[in-house]
Amino acid sequence: MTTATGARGTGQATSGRRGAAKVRLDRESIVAAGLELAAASGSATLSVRELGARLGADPTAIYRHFRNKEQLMQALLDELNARSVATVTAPLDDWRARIRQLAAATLDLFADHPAIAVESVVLTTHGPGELDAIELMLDAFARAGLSGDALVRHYALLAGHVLSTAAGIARSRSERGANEDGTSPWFDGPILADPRTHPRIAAFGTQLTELEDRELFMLGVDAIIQSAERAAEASES
Amino acid sequence: MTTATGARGTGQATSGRRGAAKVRLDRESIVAAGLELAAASGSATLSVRELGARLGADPTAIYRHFRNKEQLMQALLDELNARSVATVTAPLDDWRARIRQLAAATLDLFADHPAIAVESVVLTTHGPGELDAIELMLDAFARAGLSGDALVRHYALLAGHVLSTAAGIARSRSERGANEDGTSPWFDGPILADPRTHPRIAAFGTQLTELEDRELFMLGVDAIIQSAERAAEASES
DNA sequence: CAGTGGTGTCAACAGTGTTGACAGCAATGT
DNA sequence: ACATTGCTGTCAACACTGTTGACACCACTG
Repeated sequence: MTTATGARGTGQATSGRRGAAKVRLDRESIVAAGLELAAASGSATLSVRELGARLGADPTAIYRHFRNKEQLMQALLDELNARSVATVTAPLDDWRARIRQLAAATLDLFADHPAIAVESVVLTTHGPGELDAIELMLDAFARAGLSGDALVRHYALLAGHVLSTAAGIARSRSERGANEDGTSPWFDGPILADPRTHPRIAAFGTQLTELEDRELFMLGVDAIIQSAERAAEASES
Repeated sequence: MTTATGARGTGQATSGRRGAAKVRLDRESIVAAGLELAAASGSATLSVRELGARLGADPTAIYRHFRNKEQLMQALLDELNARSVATVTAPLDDWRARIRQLAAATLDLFADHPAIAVESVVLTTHGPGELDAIELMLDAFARAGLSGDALVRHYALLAGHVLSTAAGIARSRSERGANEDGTSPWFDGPILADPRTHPRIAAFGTQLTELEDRELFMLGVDAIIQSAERAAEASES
């Protein structure tokens, strides 16, 4: 196993004069490497040592640029948020399309970077990417005709659903793997239950296993959009 | 630190003849101890060594009764599901109340056992508790007048929301702590943004910080209930 | 040219889940 | 009643995790 030493005798790229060739790091390059690593190895966890090896530097050097692993994960997650916002192309007026685009992009990016997505359940990044995402959603619901409590509540509902559901899908796909066509089931195994005690499960069991996670995810988004529409109608009158 | 040794010289309860006093374990007692431990120390993680110490036995003895830690967590989570279902008292006809009771009980139990709740995002327990919970939800939506695809989809939406949102609340409360009255904010800090670039955040920032997690959780449940009502009306005509 | 702050390296610590060898107890078969 | 078999707790150890403190080097400042 040549696991940890790795960088030692390489002299890799940066003109190693007498063997060591210390690579120079900064937050940007670390974040970039973290995103690549999370995308490359579909693992649901990302270790500091792995990241150090990919950077060609000692793992602990990362702690010169991030206080914690948690802060590092925040930066990675915020970059994912920023990229999600960047994919939204629909005009400001079409608030429904903007919300759907943002949600879909978040799911795709999370599914491609499961190790980062997992952190999103609890983490608030406090970075610029998150701010842009919040602004986008608030603006969308404002253009939908909402205001005050109804607006912030619909935003919170949407944000919660998108982040936690996308994170869950990313995690379960990285452990169970997805189908070759990119789809993946929402339930993992067949559900076996005695029809005497669980008649409903017996009746609907097969339909449950046919549910597809992405479809269900977007269905939830649409449900929130429809709720916003109704709230807007109610406040208009 | 008398951390790991612990059980060594105790002679604790079971009439330790000459010092060792091997405690006899089974799945039931391990699950019971796991639930107590998760409730006692509000930590978001539960280690095998901690659990072994609480049982007064060697940590690795647990592996005689559960193949993995994952299987152990499944059993713990399934017990939580069973207890949630057991708290539902509303009559079968009042499907709305039954759904709300189940959701509220799940949130409370998850918040009290954060180390177990965290696992629920991905885990499907395949235990009797989970089956009962699924049966309850399917039955509720059937009595709401739904059938076929609409029924299973509303079930999936509800289950996803309840599990992932309750898990997220449990985790964030265990890290940031809740208020003394049991409530806790949905957003953690104040949101600072430049009004030029993020006008909506500047306008609604304070309202966002006033959102309460439990209220928002139940609001999501109600949104799904309302969606079910509308779907039922549409299919009736 | 001296000095100072920042940065990478290395060894080490305290944890984590998990496994294999060993020992003892309980129930089995005859 | 005895021998055997299998289950179960114990112990040491492995591979892995995040993180810290001492050290050395390098680039910049005065």
